Amino acid sequence: MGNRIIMHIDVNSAYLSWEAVWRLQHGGEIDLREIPSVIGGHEESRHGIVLAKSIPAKKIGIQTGEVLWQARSKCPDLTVIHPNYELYMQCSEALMELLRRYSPLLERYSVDECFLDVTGSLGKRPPVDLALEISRRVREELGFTVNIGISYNKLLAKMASELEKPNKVHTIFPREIPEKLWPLPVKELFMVGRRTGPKLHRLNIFTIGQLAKADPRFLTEHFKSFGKMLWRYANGIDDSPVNPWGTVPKGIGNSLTTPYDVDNKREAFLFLLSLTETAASRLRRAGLMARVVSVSIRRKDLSFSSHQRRLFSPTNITEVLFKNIKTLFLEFWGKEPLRHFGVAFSELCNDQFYQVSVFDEERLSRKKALDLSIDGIRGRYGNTSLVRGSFINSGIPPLSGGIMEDYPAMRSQL
DNA sequence: TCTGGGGTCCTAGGACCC
DNA sequence: TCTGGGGTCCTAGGACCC
Repeated sequence: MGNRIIMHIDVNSAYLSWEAVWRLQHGGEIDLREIPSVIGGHEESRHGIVLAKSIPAKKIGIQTGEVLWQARSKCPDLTVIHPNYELYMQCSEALMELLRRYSPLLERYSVDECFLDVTGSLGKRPPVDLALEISRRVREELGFTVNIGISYNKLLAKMASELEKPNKVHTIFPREIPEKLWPLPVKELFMVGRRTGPKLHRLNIFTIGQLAKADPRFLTEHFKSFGKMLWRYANGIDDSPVNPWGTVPKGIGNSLTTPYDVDNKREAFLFLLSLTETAASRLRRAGLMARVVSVSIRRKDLSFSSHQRRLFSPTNITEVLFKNIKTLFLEFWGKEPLRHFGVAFSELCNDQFYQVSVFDEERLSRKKALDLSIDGIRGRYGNTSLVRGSFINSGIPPLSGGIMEDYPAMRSQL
């Protein structure tokens, strides 16, 4: 029995690098990576946040998730590029394809991150050697740089890939934990986010090392099972395997920030319908049905609420799902202005094995057939080829959300 | 004039049953 | 004719990830 060798590969400033490479390849003179620049959404439709930033922009203090006008106030001549998700999907695909040549044990963690178990493909080569070769090939063949972290498990590999950016290869093997992992601020640890960091500080825990040496019972008292997990991560303990097969999604949803505040039922229903249409067709494409339907809203004041219900029987029929969405929405909306809508379907089950009750089988099968042919027409002739009458002249898109296409589920746990 | 959009997992508290 | 108690199911909310 030996240790496995796991790599975590992470594209540096992914959206921004991909955009930079594309522009250089299409006759652009400027490398976005070398100037203060960001990828940011459209401000006129209230999508104006920083999605990715160049290193010069980072040095000025611009942060991912920040609103664009704030970013501009830090840097008046900031270059802002709108996202091109189709391009990013293609770049991501190309990267994964290249990496799979080194090992079939590749787990896609997000659009720009993956884990690679190279235990079987290493031979006598030192892992760092192989990582440097992978890194060089990505740079030469695809034009962007990656960070690679190496260790015996996913958690340490991921922590190693964050040590120094960009275009670096680092290891955190168990013997290196005290030297490389423990001095880091505790907020750098995977799963320590903006709420947990300050909570740990109040308990006098400021570094990952202090967390590692804390009494796990003390952490359990304060954080329940989450505390135990934090303690394990701080000690570099993680035995989750690299999973190349992907997982069945637990829920499918779409959400949207509206270009303007919505305060009437008619428009609210149209936005909810357009979200339901996309989410429901993703459900059907995945061969799934949902037993739980949920609606969420964000108000003008940014407060957030959600409302959900278990259905009598699972379904993926747009009409049935939407009827429930409407009911749920009216049950908890108090007519206040809204800036964001979400629909989500969960407790999914396979549609092959589910038999509807004899009672409404015929009525439902007609609706099912209708959905199927609508999906077919939209698939062949484009999403705009078939539009519900209620959307015409409404100014509201008949389908919304699902911009990144269906994607292997991203998990917070490794 | 505020902060996108896609997920996962955990927990508290109420309803309900025995 | 009252306030015991355990288990399960359900929902809302909150934490985290990218």
